[in-house]
Amino acid sequence: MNPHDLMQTNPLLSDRVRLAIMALLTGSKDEVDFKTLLDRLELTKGNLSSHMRKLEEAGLVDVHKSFVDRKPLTTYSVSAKGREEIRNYLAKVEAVLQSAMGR
Amino acid sequence: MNPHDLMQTNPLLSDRVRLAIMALLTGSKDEVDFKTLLDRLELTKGNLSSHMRKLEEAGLVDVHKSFVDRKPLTTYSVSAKGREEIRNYLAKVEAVLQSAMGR
DNA sequence: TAAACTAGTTTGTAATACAAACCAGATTAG
DNA sequence: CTAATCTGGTTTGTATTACAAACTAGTTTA
Repeated sequence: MNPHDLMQTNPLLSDRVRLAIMALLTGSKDEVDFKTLLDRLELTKGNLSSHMRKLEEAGLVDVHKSFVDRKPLTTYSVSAKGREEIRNYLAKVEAVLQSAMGR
Repeated sequence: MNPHDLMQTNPLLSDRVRLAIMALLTGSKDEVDFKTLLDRLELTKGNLSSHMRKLEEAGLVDVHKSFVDRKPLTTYSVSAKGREEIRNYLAKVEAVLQSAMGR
């Protein structure tokens, strides 16, 4: 595996914040709401909001907006594409780095 | 393993270009020169130069400047710290993502 | 001796990450 | 009732970053 292969990975995933978001969503059976992401990842609301927007626009997450108890509730889940891309990202990083480190 | 753990990784390594650079250096027995990095990773000189500067300032790579055939030659190698941080980065990404994907 | 090449660095710009300020509505206090 | 506070976000401004174009210093070729 060639280091250059890393250049073909989705740049959105090579940000540790978004990678953490995707990991959290991937590991959750159910949808995850905004507040939960905020608390578990310790981000500011503005920062989380813009990361989620990018992931949504890239089709890596699905978004569901609703009202619960008259209050807005936004929940997220990984899309099929998101799952695929995360799997692919990990595979490439592992392959390249393990190969570099001599297994 | 908790997605939030990714937030403690070195942000310098969560850029795919620098990760590729570190992988290439880690996998090389000998020092690697500027031109080789340029060719193997297909970057522009300015871009590579500034990435290398950051890695150097962070102490992740060692730099050696000399003259060969009257021409400047800059070679790089991973530092002990760099090796350690790369290993740590991979370990965390693997742990978090594999845990999220259910092994 | 001028043009082109090598090996980079510096500088300007576009994109990105982030937090502060804002907004809409719901709840609580006076 | 209505003013302040809380909730659940989005928008906007700013600092940082990634990147390429232009530059520098010296070398080789024409």
